[in-house]
Amino acid sequence: MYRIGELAKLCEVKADTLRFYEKHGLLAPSSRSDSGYRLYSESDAERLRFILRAKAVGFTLAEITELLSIELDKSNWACADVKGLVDSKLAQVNEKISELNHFQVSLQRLSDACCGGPESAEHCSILEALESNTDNIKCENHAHHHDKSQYTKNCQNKG
Amino acid sequence: MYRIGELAKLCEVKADTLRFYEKHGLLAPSSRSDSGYRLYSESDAERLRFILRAKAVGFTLAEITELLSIELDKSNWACADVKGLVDSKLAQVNEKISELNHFQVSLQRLSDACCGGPESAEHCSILEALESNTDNIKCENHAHHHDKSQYTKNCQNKG
DNA sequence: CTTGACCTTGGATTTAACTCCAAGGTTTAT
DNA sequence: ATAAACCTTGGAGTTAAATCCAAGGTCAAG
Repeated sequence: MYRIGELAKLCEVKADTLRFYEKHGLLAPSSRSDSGYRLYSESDAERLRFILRAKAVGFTLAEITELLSIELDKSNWACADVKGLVDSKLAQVNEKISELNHFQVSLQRLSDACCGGPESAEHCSILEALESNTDNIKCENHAHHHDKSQYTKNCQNKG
Repeated sequence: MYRIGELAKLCEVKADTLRFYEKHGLLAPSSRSDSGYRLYSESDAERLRFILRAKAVGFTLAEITELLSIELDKSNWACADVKGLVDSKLAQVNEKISELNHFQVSLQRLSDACCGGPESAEHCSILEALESNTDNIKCENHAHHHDKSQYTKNCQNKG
């Protein structure tokens, strides 16, 4: 049997996290010592590892709660149910990735348009893009600068 | 001049959001009516659009606050400063994408290993993977099932 | 017998960006 | 003049997953 700090160290989480999981019904110690200390069995530890593996593939604690309830009553669930949870998570993840890819492309375009040099930001392409429109970015042309080529090598503009 | 509801509708945000932005120093109306109504100028509207564009490329409100302070004092900032913000955001976004790609791959592997059929989850590959280890997933072999091929077509296992 | 490490509980705080609410004042249209 | 639609303020609630705190009990070592 592990005390809370032992299990925490073993699984690289904080004791507070284990208490949090208990409060939220994910993992309760199977017993208590005479003085009230939580005592976790090896099977409690397995359950914790299940939780952590599910977290590691992106499930929220609410979703893990569902998975755990299936896990404890497997015979009354079908593969379709389990796969459904995974596929639904997969869809969420793909959607989030897609949003972030959108950000990524936009930010990269902004970054590429800016010389990133010591010039005043008065004509900064990034600020100008945010002032008017994120699409259709114009590259900088620091006319007062003596070495124009130095800081504009990233820009994809034509003309 | 726009009243709060007008500007909100114009920019497709809620009036509450505008009050929230004001409370957090992002956007204050340039005046008030005699009765205390907020009155936003065209330039306030432009500032709001700046905020919304920055949000659309992934910046947080805290980061947008920084961008706005640069925007209002451009000549005392360099392109390098602005590009620095963008590149730092880019790095964060890339990191998050990378984490989500990790989730994506793991979930896809789990999904592929599971037949997703009406069979009992007692031998579900997904649950088994979460019980032991996310890597090295074993596909299902529902020995009691009469049509083995029907639900195992997704599995990549060898042997 | 006391120090230090560990444990208990309940509850508060954190982060981000809103969103909602109540109680009341203003404007506009009929 | 009255109802509908709009506005004001201050403050509370939401979500997720912890994380931290205070006040106090327990246990092993020296």
